[in-house]
Amino acid sequence: MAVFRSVSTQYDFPALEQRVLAFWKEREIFAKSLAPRGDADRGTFVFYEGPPTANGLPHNGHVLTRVIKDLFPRYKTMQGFTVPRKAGWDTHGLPVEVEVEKELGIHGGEAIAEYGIEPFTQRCIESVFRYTAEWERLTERIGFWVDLQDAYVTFHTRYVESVWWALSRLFAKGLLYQGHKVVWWWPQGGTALSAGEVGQGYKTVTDPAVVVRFPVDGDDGLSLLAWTTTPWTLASNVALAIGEALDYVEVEVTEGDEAGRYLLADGRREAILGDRPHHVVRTVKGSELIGLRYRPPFSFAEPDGGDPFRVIPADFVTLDQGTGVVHVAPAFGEDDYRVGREQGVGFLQLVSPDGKMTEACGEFAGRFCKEVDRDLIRDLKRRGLLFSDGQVRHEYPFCWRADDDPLIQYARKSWFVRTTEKIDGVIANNRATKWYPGHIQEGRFGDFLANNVDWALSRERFWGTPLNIWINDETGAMDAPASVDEILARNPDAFAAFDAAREKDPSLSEHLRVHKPWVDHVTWTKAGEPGTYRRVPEVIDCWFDSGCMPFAQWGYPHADGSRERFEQAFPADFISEAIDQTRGWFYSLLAISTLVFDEETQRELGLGDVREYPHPYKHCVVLGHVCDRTGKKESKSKRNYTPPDIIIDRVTMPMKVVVAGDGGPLNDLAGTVTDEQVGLTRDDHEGLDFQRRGCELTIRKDDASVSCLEPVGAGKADDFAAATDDNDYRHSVILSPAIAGRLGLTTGDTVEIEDATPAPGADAFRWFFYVSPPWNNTRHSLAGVRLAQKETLITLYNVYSFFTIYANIDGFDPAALGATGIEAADLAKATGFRPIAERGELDRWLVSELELTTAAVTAALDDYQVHEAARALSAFVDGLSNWYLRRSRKRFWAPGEVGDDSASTDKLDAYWTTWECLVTLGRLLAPFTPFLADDLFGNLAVAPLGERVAESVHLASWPVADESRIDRALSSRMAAARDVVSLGLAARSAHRLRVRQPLSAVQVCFADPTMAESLGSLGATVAEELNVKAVHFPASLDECVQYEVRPNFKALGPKIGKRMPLVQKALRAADPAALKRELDASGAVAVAVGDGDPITLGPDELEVRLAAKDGFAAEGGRVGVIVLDTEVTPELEREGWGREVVNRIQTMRKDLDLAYVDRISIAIDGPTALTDALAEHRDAIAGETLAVDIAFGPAPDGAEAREVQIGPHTATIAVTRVAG
RNA sequence: GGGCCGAUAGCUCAGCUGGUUAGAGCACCCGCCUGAUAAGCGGGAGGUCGGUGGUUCGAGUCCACUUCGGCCCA
Repeated sequence: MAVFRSVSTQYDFPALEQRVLAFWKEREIFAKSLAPRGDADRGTFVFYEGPPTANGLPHNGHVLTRVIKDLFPRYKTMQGFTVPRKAGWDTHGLPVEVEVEKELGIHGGEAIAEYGIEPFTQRCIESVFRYTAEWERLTERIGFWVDLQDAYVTFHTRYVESVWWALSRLFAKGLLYQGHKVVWWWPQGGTALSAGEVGQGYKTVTDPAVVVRFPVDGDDGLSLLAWTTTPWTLASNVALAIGEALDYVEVEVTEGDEAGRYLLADGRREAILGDRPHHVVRTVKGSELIGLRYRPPFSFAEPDGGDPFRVIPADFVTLDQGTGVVHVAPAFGEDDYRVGREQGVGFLQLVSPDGKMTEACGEFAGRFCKEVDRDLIRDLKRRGLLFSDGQVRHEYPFCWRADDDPLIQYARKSWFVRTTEKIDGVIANNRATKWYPGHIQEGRFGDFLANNVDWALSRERFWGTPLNIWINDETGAMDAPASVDEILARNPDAFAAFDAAREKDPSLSEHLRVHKPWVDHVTWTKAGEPGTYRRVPEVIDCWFDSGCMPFAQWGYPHADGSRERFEQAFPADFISEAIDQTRGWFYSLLAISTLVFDEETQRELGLGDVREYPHPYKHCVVLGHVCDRTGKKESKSKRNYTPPDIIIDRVTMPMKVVVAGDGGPLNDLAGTVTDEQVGLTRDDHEGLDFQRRGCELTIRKDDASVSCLEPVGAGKADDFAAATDDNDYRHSVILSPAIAGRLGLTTGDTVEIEDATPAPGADAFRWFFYVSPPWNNTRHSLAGVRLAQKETLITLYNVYSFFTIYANIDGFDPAALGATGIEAADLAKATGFRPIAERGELDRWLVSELELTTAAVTAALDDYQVHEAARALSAFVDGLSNWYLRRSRKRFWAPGEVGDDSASTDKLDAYWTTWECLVTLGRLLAPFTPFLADDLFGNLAVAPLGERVAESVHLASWPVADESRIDRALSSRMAAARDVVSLGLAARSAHRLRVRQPLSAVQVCFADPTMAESLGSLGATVAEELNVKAVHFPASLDECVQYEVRPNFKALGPKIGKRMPLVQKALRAADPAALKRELDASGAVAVAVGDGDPITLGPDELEVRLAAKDGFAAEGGRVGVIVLDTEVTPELEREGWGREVVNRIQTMRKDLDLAYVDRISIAIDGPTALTDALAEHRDAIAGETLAVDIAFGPAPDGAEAREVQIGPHTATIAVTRVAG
């Protein structure tokens, strides 16, 4: 019975991953990993899950986020931390409402009110979890361990109450206030639109563009000129803005209707005055105009507050258009509002929310604002206030749903959080936070904080956390209860309306108690106070919801046990999201935490220890975007979107069918295909790699399918699309009539094609994201994932497979040999497990590399440098496979079996070393590739050792680097040996000396002379790799090596600075061979520098370089120079023939499909010069090829014979399998 | 218009606090090795490190300006 399950080299990673998923589920591994770890317990590592909106399907960017989020908790868990991972869902907000509006075919506040807020809200609740199943499937499939069962949900009562509590705290601190916010407003729908929606609705239209006179007070005949494309806002004008630094002129227009004196920017004079005859009266700086008073064009009403109708400075005035004097109507422009507030010019809003001019507007009252433009202009003209009348074509936003409805900028009453008052604290908090990459801190985020404006908190929407402010309808007093209980204390019947609704419809979600419209029925009175408290109508920005999650996820402070849980999980050690969250979640978390949890409050709340900055997160990894292979952001509308399933489960794609030769218009483009082929449009098919060599495809239609089809190129994708006027034909599949017939397909059908090669799988997808810095934008494609997989994961898998094959053959069983676990102490007493120091150099090297890798990976992960950790692992796997195992293969084939004690010490060393390294590597890889790691660990450690080890690698401990097993000198020696081998192979290549041809010797001359001695037994390795009989280290190779002695700039730079060029010059002038001799002999050289004192340079301050002189089979590199002895003696030549013959026989074995334990019998027929030579090496040949017998003579009957060329000789080799 | 990031070989990307021969993988070509490897090894070709100017003994790396992309915001 084999110890290890054999590992097939027919890779199917998705299948492996499904097995592991089933194992995790069955054994509840995730739940077990959350349990504190007894002795090894190192406390809690706090992770916050940023709640995704399950309002759309997850894409590749979410995969990146999830795999980064998963990595660190797994790592910390293995290190002995407890890492609770509570999932969460962001459920409120505009996207949800928009989705529901789309379903209902309605849009805007009024339409929603008409439909009914009650059913609308219920629809929102239903909509929120529409894609949850897909999200959960991806989350699980990609291996992101997070507690989905106990997720926090932002619309749940408990969560809402926590948010209320935070708002109530802010209210108590005076940090909530009501002001105005200018939004893009859709008057017909009675709704504000988000930036994204506005961006969708721009159209090019013609609008009036008028220049209006604003007569200056106290200077008859002088007017300021201002330009506007929205005449209807003139009625609400309160100020004129100028640029302080700009030049203005007073001009006199001498003729025509416009005769008079005007003030405008000098730079706009020509554009505005045109050819009107005029002269400049005077020139003034803008700053001199400040304070100038004027008469507004309309006086329907007095502005509220402030000191209106005067010239004020503003930073947004430019000379790009207009007059350089800007009409300011704070009610209808964001800049206007801001500058109006700053300058205290008052506020006037003569348009009501439905877009109609207000009652105050005389003859214009009740008409839609944009429709009164012409009449207003006529009125101005009549009153002599119109300077010029024109039109402009420009882009103007319209409602994206009702595209005849223009949007207007409109100031709405809005609630704000006074973040600016506490911004210093927020900035200090940010500075204490550790950001990855570092530039976010003072860059994108720091800049954002430095330009902070108060947080516009309220939304005039329906599906959100209701703002918990109740206002007394008589006194105006405000009250902000922090929970349902606090409301009930004010009025026990407060929720009567909801309770009644629920009685009528028991399916009504209990959580709607704290939502619109029911919460709007909640009122109370207070004893001794007139009036009734009624809630304000608004809901809040859903970013405030998610920013409350550090405490709201536990229902803090109301829920039972929430204080303890919050106490334990505040602040977070680690969070991670994509860069677009800078102004989103990263900000809302930081701002809310800073404002709510100031020191005084923390003390008041009785938090055990006061949490200093940073809170609520210490380390924040900011992820880049996942783009397509051309660097464009993936989006469905651009058709450059690859669903994650293509990577993790099945490489499949829907395509349009074109039947070859059906006489249709596409035939010329399609060409012809055989019944074994499919044609594909020449396109890269969203990064799918159907073009690669040996690719086989399957066509599927319902239950029928045709497999083993070879893809061939057809016409260009664009041509297909153009010929059919159908973009779907970009991805066309051309089928032969026979295949199309078999599947019942005709041109124009859509069919699934699938790659016969299994998809890369979740581990590969994860690994792909780990190997490059996650904060860079990543270009993602199937080919890219396959490449990353091949480089490391497949290499490792092959090592793993090799090991299990031979370990099973030899009966290597760690448990039977006495291992009691996987740590060094558990292995020390096992049979054949020798101390590392006693093993051969190759084993010591591998173990040393393993320890170095362990240290490197640990250090990199501690610093959140995922890619560095992944690269260290990649390098180790490469060394393990391509050096250690390649060099060790023969040790595994050596005679003797572990089970019957006949194995050699060396063979056992190879097994123990490989086994231990693989098991440790499995642990190191566990956070990265949790599936493969667990499969490997389960097979290599758990299968033999059973309960003596953790049942899953994710419950095992993280390896700790053992410094005593690190041998840095050996590492550098091995590196030097590998360099020497490279040079030797380069020399062979350059001189056409094939490696099969043995040579007598190689001379090696190191740049560092001490290396020659320390290379030690590695000389044998070099000899074997280079196929030479001897390696010599001559003290000097002057005849074929030239030296260069140069300064070690890094060491010398700080010491001599500006004198560097002098030293360089002096060294160049000297004889390098002499310098080297002096350096070797005395350990230092003195160089004369100009007229100053000579400078003495030690070996560390100089660098000796060697180069090969021409005319030798020599190669040089940093390590030194090697020279091959190229003479091929007759003996060497004959030995070479032997190796040639082995090569031919092995090829024949392969061609004959012989099993690799099959014995053979060989007959070689050729000239005696050859056969005599081969006879000398008969044993070597037989050993290598598993031949029981080598005969020289003609091939026996029935043998597979082949004519071959061996050196100058032609021979016939016959191979026969020997039965038994 | 403001802010941030990026630009390095045909492609995808490394390059730590400045150190003088700028690296890797893929693809390509040549050669080799091979009974773990949809492999491996060696070599070759391919780079004025987006441009200009500056700081420095020394710049892919620091500074300024600039061009082109990307993202965020207005």
